[in-house]
Amino acid sequence: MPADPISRLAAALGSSVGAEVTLERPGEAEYGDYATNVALQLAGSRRRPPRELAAEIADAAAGLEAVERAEVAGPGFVNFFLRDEWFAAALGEILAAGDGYGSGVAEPRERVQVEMVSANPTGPILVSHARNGAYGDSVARLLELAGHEVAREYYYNDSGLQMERFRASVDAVRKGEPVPEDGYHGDYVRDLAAVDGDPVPAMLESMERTLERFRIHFDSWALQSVVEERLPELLPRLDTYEKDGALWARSSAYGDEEDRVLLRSGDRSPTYRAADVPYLVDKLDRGFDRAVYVLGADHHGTRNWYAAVARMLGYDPARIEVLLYQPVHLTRGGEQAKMSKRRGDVVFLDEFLDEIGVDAARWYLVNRGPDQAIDIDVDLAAERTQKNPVYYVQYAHARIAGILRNAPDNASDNLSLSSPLAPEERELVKRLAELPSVVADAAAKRGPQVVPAYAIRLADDFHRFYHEHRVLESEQQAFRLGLCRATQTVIARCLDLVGVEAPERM
RNA sequence: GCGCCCGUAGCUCAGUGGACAGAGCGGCGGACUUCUAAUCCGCGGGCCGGAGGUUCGAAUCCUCCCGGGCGCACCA
Repeated sequence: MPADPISRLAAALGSSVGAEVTLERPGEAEYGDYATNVALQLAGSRRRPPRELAAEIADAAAGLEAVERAEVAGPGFVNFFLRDEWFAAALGEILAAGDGYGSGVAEPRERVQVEMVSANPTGPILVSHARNGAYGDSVARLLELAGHEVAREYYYNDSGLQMERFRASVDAVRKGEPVPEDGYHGDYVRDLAAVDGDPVPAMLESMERTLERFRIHFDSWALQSVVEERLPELLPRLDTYEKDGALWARSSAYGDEEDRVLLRSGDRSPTYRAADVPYLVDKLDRGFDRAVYVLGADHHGTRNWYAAVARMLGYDPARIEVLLYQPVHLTRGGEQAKMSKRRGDVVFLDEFLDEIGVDAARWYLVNRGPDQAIDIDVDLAAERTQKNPVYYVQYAHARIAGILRNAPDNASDNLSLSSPLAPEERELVKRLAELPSVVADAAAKRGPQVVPAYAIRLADDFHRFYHEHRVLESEQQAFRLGLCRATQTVIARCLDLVGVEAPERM
């Protein structure tokens, strides 16, 4: 038996029709509470006029307890009008589920590793890294809600050329020498130079602080130097060849666009790509069913490399998943933003957070689908006003908290109705009932952007309800209090999925 | 040249096979003695980049073209 009221209604209709019925919410009130186009879709294969099929579905639906009436409309839609009792029962179920409402029981339940951000410790976390983290972390939260076990990992290069340059830059400052042209410049290098010891751990600590501030917590940190230790033992298991003095992986034969160099000509040192091999093996050997890589779209050229490595080593490539996202551009009143005086056009996440706040930052960075480039007007995003959807949603939560604070302790929780439901109440219940399908869809398509979009619609429905109806000391106080509690829970859930706080007061 | 992403209202974007294409911002006008007015209500704006095709039906699927972004390292 499906867990939520809508899919149960759909299932009941489906069994009476002998086909899967999908319900949608029509845009117009005259088309009922829910509608289905199943008659149109079935008309072809069953060689029947769509309206005739629709009439049969409508007849069958009329026999269901929840359905007040069903109408055939247009070319063959069936519109369902539901009884108030269905709304009360649906709300009751949502309240009974409590904080667990929307959570799933994944089949099969997977152990998933989400590797994200993974910026090398040569400088502070940037806004571009923040999109990686905001997106990856929201996907991780969605997978957890769907019932999977998720671990977040940060991978970084602690050896190699870039790190040498970084250390050399800090050393140069300490000796009072000029920083090499190909080194790292900026105030943070001076700050690191002021303290003795290896600057890399200090840099990492600072980066972790920024990420924690951004509400991203990593379960583990993987070092390339450690990972690389297993490279010699794995190289013989790969499909490789020698060319121009270098060792190449024959990855093009395994679904990659091209072959990749593993050991450089000359000193035969491993490339960054080479370290991917032991790292991938490490991930899968640690018992993860699925390894998710979150990468900027500028890395899409290596998208198929990881799966190719898996194939080469005999692992199921379906266990490897690469998620790509488009870049972030900051503007200030339409102008290309140059927020950081220290490093030209790159923007430090900490400065960005100082300016617009963590809530707005997380919201804006997951508000768009990963395939969409993001333009953020920093001045606009910094405004704590109605222009900013994140506060609109938070305000709905805080408003509810206010009502619940004022509610009597002995308020009844009996949802039975004493008078017909108002349109705003019905709309709100239907919106709440959408949550399970919204989060399931978001998790399945790795598209957390549908969550804030849904949260806005929910806040919209709530604000309208609030404006039209009094909750406390109203004729239907119990039902309306229930509606408030359920709405608050669902808003809090949505905000949590995005990494935004749900305030009790604003 | 090849590959990936994008092109929808003045701006930022939803909508990826169905009923007249939606929202926010910006503009104008209304609503607080009442649980938070960071709210609500009303008024505009679009040959869905272009051309073909598939379908009963296309913003949505296919092909080509145009425009923008990003890749095509023994850098990460």
